[in-house]
This record gives sequence, structure tokens and C-alpha cells, in this order.
Amino acid sequence: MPELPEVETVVRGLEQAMQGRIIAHVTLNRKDLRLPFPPTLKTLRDIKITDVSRRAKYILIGLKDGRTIIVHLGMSGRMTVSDSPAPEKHDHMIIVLDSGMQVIFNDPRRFGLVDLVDTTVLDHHRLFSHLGPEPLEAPFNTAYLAEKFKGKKTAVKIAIMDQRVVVGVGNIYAAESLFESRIDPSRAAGSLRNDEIARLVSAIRSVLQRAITAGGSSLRDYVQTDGELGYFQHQWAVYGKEGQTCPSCKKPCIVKITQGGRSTFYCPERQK
DNA sequence: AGACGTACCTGACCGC
DNA sequence: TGCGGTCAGGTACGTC
Repeated sequence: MPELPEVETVVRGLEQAMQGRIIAHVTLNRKDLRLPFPPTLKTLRDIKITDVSRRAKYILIGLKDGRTIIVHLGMSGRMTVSDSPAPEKHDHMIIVLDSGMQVIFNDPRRFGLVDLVDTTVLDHHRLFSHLGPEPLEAPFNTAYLAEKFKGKKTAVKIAIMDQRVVVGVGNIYAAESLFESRIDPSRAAGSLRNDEIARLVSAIRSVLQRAITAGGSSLRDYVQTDGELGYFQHQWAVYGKEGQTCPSCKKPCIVKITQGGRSTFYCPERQK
């Protein structure tokens, strides 16, 4: 689920509730998710939260003592904030704040992770060291992507989901960006002309930005921190719409194929 | 290097 | 009602 727009929406919600607050204590209800919880996590107490931010699909909670809590939502993770939460199955971590609010990390599939590291070594962390540029920042541009795509035989859809190429783009927004830029997802990345790469760059930017504005896409598990759904799923052109009417052709021409073991949706008439 | 497949895990849904 | 199969927003790792 959570691709960049969902993570960004969660970060903005967490920022409201957490920035400047003190962590009273942290409760863990199991020993691990995708990775073991670090032993230091449950000892956090009376520490001020300086800021909440995002890198790729990771949530970063900065602490005054020079450390950072890293959270990844995996496929089914959600973080919600409430002053009187009803306990739910799969609540794995609860951060209690001095305000009385509880920040709950719930993740049925447990593909998510939590780590606690020194902020100064974040960039060298094994989860971060290989990450490409942020899609909404200047270093992600046509020249950069052209260089990355040069000689690449990988399908362009696989390539834009590769976090070493650009971060934050997952299965939904890859499909939507390729539809918007009129590019066939199966094309070899290295076969794209410069004008096509330019279209792709601006499509990725525009799709992600519009999705953030809509509060993300709610498919199954995803909600914003206040429990509200995201609304971008109503703006999907092709994702999950096999056999349905294409907004471009006005015909039922949307097809589903499999790439890298994942479903890809696209319109063969529009996307060449 | 890069292109694959596989693994991690629960839950929803579908056909029988 | 139950059961097995399939699929789901991500990522790391192994193998060729």
C-alpha cells in the first residue's frame, strides 16, 4: 500500500501530534516485525521529539538526544493517533506522548519495520545508503533519469519502482504515471527517447503531488493518522481497472499484465 | 551487473 | 459453512 503519498500524508499527521512533544514511554507487543525491534526502543522515556519527516517510504521521527526512530509501513502498516484508542489486533508498537495521545503502529502482515539509530549515521544505514533521489525534488529530472535508463533493458515500469533509480513510486503510482505519460510499461527503459523521459518525470511528479493532495489512496489497510480514508483511489485512471473504460479512449481497453510478479494495468491504445 | 524467482505474513475474496 | 487457492500498497536476498 503505502507509497510516497500515503507515507507523506501519515508524516504530516504525525508531525501535528508529535513535534515538540515528549515521549512518555513506548510499549511493544511483540519482539519483531520484518526486523527485530531494537532493544533501545522500549527504553525511550522523557525524550523530546524535534521533528517528523520522510525519506523515500520511511517515516523519520527525530529525537532531541540525537537519535531517530525509523518506521516503514510495509504493505499493510498504519499509524494512527488517538487519545482513547480501542486496542486492536496487530497493534505492535504504541508511543505514548506527554499530551496523553497515543501513536499506534498496527501492521497485520508485519512487512513493516521499526529501528532506532543515531541521526548522524542515517544516510549510511543499510536501508538508506542505496536510495535514489526524491521524485519531488530537483535532482530527479530528465537528465538524471536518462542517464539511469541508458542501456537498461529492464521494463520501464520495473525501473521506476526500483528505489535505487527513484524512491517512493510503488505499484499503483507506477501504473498511473505511465498512463499519464502515454508510455507502454513493457518498453525497455533504455529505449525511451528524451521527450518521453521528460513526460515521465513530470507525470510521476504530478501524480504523486495530486495523490498527496487527496490524502493518499485507500485500498484496504491504509488510513490517515486520524482514521480518515485517503481519496486518490477515485482518481485512478488504470490501476485495478482491467476491462473498464479508459478515461482517454472512452472504451473498455484497459488490460492487466504481470511484470516482476506484480500486476500492471495500462491502456494499449494510449500507451506506446 | 542485472534479471529473475522466492520469502516474509495475514486477511479478503472467490469458486466449489 | 468451510476449504483451498489466489491476490494484495514492499523489500531483501539468493541464484543464475
